[in-house]
Amino acid sequence: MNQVKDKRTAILEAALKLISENGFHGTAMSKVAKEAGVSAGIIYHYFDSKDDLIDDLYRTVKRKSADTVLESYDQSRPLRAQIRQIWEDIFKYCLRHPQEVIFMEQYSTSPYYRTEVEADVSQYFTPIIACFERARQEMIIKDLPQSVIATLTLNVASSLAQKQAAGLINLTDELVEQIIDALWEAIRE
Amino acid sequence: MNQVKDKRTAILEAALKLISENGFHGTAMSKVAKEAGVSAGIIYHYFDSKDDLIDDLYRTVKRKSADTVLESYDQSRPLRAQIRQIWEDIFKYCLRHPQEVIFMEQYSTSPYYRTEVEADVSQYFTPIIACFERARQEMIIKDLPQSVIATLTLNVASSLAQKQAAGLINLTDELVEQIIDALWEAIRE
DNA sequence: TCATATTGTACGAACATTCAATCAGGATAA
DNA sequence: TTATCCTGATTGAATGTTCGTACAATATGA
Repeated sequence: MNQVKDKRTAILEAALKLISENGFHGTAMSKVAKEAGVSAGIIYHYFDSKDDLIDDLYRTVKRKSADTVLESYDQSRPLRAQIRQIWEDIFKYCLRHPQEVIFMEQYSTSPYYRTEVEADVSQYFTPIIACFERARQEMIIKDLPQSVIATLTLNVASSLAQKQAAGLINLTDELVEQIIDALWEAIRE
Repeated sequence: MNQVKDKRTAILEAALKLISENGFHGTAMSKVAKEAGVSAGIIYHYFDSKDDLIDDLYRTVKRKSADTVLESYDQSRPLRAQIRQIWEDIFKYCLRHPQEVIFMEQYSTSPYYRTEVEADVSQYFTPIIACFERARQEMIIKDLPQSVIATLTLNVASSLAQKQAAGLINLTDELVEQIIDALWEAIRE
């Protein structure tokens, strides 16, 4: 029960750490087991295969990130404020969770990526998408495809977070504000 | 002489194709050899190791992309026009070279990535960086760090190109124009 | 006592790399 | 021209290692 959940979680956390540091190729199942403090065989009790583990990890990370970002989402505020809040939360999340960001980026540019899985996880972000859709209909923002808007939010944030993690940039709160201002200028009607 | 260059090039091209399709992990040296129409051993005549081959490929791809983008770069035009031209060329390059884009993205989010290599290849883009720097000094664009500007150009373009390659979006010339307009609004002072 | 959790070893496949052997073709000498 | 030699190019099989996964054996706890 609890131990079960804990061991499974430990495996996922170990995989996240190692993959974000060493990539898929550099992360052997035996190393995941060692990092998680379990035996090699037990992983196959909880997951069908390495692929299955990685898929599960992707779904888990995506869900958690969506939950975190949606935590402070308040639909009653003006749309412009909602959008800025979402961006702020996404930036904050990405900067605080470099491992997750690096892993998601690796996953989505790797052959593990399957549109089927992506279709599932993108549902976690439905409220966010709906928010931008409303803004679009009310002509507060430009009439651009959803995926372009998404690129200007998720991809920009995660790219910058990666650069931050690599020490190529110092993203202060003030700079993040400036970037959000700039992005807003990009999409406002 | 020519045959040497050709075989080396064939190996690099085969590696690019296979890695962009199957990732680093899914690309065995023997498969690269087969795809290139050479024997397995010969790769080690031209490259020290798989890592060396991949590093070389990254440098080569980056250089070619920089050359292509800089081809139509005209320093005599107004800065605003220069920037828009650069963006247009980057988008055009990314859309026409999905394999290269996918590979570069994979590389820079993988453990192969080394700041040392990146420092080298970023020099290919010196004229572009200088252009944005001039625009910044003349207060035509906002006073944002170079890496933020770069994210809004290179990363946005390559993210969108990847989505296009995955069939998640249809980037028409018109839409690209709209996106460039939006990006300009983001960075203009 | 039974089902589930867990271990650690073992197997077979895949892989990067090595290397002895062969080849190609240009230079040299007769 | 022809024969010989030499050097770098090329081959493909062999090697040692790593890795994903399976499994028989054992522990746990209800």
